[in-house]
Amino acid sequence: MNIQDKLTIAIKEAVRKLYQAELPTVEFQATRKEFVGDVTAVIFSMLRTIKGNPVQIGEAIGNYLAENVAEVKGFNMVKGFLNIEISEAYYLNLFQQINKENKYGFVVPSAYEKEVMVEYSSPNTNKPLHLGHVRNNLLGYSVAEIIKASGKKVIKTQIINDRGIHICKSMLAWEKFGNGETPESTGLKGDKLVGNYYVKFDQEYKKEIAALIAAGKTEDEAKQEAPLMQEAKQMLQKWEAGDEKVIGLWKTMNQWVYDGFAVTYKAMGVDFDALYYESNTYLLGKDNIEEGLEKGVFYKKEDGSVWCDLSDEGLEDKLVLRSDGTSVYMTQDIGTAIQRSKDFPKVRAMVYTVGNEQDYHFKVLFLILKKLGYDWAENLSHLSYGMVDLPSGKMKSREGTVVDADDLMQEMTNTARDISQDLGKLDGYTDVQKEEIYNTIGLGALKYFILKVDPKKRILFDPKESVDFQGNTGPFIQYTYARIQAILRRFETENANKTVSSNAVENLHKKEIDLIKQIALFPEVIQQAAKNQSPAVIANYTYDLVKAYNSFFQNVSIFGADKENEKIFRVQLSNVVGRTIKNAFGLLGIKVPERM
RNA sequence: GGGCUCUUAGCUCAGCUGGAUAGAGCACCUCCCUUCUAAGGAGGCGGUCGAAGGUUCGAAUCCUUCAGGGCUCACCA
Repeated sequence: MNIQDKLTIAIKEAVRKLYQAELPTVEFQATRKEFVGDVTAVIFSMLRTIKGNPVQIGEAIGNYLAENVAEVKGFNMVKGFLNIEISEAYYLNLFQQINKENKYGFVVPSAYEKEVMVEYSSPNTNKPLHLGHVRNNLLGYSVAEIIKASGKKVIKTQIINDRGIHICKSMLAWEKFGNGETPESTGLKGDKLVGNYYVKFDQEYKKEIAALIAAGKTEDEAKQEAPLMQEAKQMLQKWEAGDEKVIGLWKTMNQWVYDGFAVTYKAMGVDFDALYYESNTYLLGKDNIEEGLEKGVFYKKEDGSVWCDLSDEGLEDKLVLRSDGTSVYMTQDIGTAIQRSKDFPKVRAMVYTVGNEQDYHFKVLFLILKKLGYDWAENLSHLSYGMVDLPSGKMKSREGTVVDADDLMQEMTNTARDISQDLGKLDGYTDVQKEEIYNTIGLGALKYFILKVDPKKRILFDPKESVDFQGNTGPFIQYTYARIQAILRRFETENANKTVSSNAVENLHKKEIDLIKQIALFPEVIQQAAKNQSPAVIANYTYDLVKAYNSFFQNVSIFGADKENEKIFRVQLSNVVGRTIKNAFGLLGIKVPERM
């Protein structure tokens, strides 16, 4: 039991005995630096239950704690705040415990635990991944890892949008404007090659539109009637009819894209446990609509279209099936969610990592699934994130202002290399070792930069200046980790099994106790990050920890002349902090270097 | 127009279910490399928490209104 729970019980007990009242909860906070004490109980909040002078109440409770709780060394009252001092021995014990645990704070999922499905990435297969996908992937992967660490089994998934008019555009352009290029013949990554033809389609399409407008058509007419668009639509129909030639080309080009994506995912360090393809799921959902009609969740209009009545929720009714009987986006999503719950019967919660432009869509989707009566529908959540803006404005693939994911990662590695070489670090390592470290640093900078920000806020990403290696950045934390490893290489073997002698305990002072408290907080931080579905919680915690560690290490001498105990304590502290950094960064998908 | 969301230091961001004098980094100014690696540490400067009301012992945090930015309200995906 942690000290806070213990104090809660004791305080409730005290109030029962002293005031014959039952406190619902006790509020705690860390004691401010300028006061003596470790944890502070807020007496103000008890005044709703107990009437009286807060200072007198606090004194009475404080006395009770000092007499009845072994860990309580003393207390003081300031206004309505009861500052409680905890004994040094308690913290040293706690520290020794943490020191023994390799994955302190990680909860191992039990066999009975419900599983969580986390969906992220879900790209279209007609163009390469860009900066927006990077944020999606990093967030999704990290949240999946955090939920896993919080004690639930997680299945990472994505739905690959491998069919539709956009794919046909790339295919058509490849046929009409290409010369049978392949990734092998051009040396291009498959997704890049296919993406180039998507751009090519758009260019030619625009020319046709311009010509039609010049010939007197309106813009809407021109867009509809352009021969290329007509052809693309025909191609889509052939695809749906199972035309062998079209399907053959589709398979070939999609495979090129998958090969390209695999490279990008590997570089990003993300992975998946289960894949869904839209080409297999786009017809799902119709049966569920039928079911919903029977249950009275949906209703049919005269023209045959099917709708969901959401007026109870104050929303507009939502179309779930067109009058011609074909499905819409919503239909597919309903069907896919239900299919997943059947494929993975233990899954009782799903997280969808999708940009905030789809907030409304998911709100409605979740409502509909609840109305259909699925018990797991209560546990669906939309991990919604803001856009990534560039200084030049929005990213537009057609205007060539997108930041390509592969290029970006390469650029980050290059920057890391330049800075490292300027600083003259890493002399004496092989080129292969160096490149690996540059990659670790560059990617660490990128990932941390994106993940430290609250997901729902939009990010302004400046490719030139975003890579800071100082302050609240990935490399700064990595650097501290690398330094810790140097300490451990040098001192660990001789000190690993020693313990700080008990008479040194009373030398522990506020600063090192603060640091121990900070480390001890990690389990709570994981739980909170899982609850908020926000890697930013982990990132900012890690930064605070590193700052506290650095400050402590450079400025504090705990044991004075007692060099032996000093060394043991420092080595063990380094060990614990290093492990915490590594574990925390693991949750963010960031690698940590042994040296840099 | 309706709904959702964001606005905290010159810039980029923290700030947990309301708590004590609102915190970091960058930038600018001082100091500190014989202990692990200066990609570091110590300190200074910098704020009417978008505005105005309200709720209460107490508000950056909750409620209302307003201003500004973003997203969204398709028989598109």
